[in-house]
Amino acid sequence: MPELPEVEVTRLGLLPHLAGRKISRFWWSGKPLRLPVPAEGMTSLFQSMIIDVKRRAKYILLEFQCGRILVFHLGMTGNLGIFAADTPRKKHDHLELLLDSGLLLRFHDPRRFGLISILDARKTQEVEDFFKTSGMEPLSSGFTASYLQQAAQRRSIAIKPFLMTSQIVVGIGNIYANESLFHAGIRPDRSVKELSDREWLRLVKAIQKILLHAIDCGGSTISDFRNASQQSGYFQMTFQVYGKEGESCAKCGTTITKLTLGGRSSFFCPYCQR
DNA sequence: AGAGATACCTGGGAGC
DNA sequence: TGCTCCCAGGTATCTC
Repeated sequence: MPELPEVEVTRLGLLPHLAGRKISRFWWSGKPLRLPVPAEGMTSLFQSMIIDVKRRAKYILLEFQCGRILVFHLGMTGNLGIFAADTPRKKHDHLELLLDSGLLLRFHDPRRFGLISILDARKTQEVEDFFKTSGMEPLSSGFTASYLQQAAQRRSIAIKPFLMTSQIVVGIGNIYANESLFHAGIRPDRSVKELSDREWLRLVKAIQKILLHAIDCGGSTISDFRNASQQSGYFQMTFQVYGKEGESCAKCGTTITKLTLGGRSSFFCPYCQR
């Protein structure tokens, strides 16, 4: 389930294989993803060099010298990986790009919640529109307690679905929202109205610490996440609450409780989180 | 305008 | 064994 750390781990794995490369051929499964796959636009990328691989929110951006940007979103089950040219295709492979290094970049996504799009950096409005619903990067300097407090003004939403609102802050999905709230000692169902200055500060620090640690761990592999080299992450070994309903809290021994917020499973320790 | 529900999609596990 | 049901969740879009 790729959240910011998994997307960043994928980006870091792709960068050395893609920077300076060109695409010479592509293949598409013919199946639509969340948006139509721009199959015709793909040939327009041939002959242009990939100059950088960036990330914005949970999107991976392949920037080409010609100004075009090939955008990938992994959805829930998406994977972008580098493979030898003779690696057989698997079920649910949807896009394959042959690089001039002889390697393949493959997009694999069983649930097809992912997205592939082509933007043109020279059309700034187009790029702006694409990201207009993407809020603050949680690892940027603008992500502060006061930013969150400002965004929470006149809202009555619970803190956990608030953290998962991508117009406010990007990259935090269900796993990292649960884990961050545990580390900050805040119950997921607390209203944003009641959080103190100190709690907002703790939360920002917890989110940043957890995201960075998860990137160091190569992300979390719950069922299917693999990095660009198809290796699992291991941050899931350090989960304190996510998926641990009925188990004892590692800190205090209290039974971890589950409740549903905004239609999503939420896990917390009733003693450590107030 | 904010908040909650719904739709999209498939695989895996539970229950019968 | 094999069927049905439910759940997982990122994001856009809806309804209240």
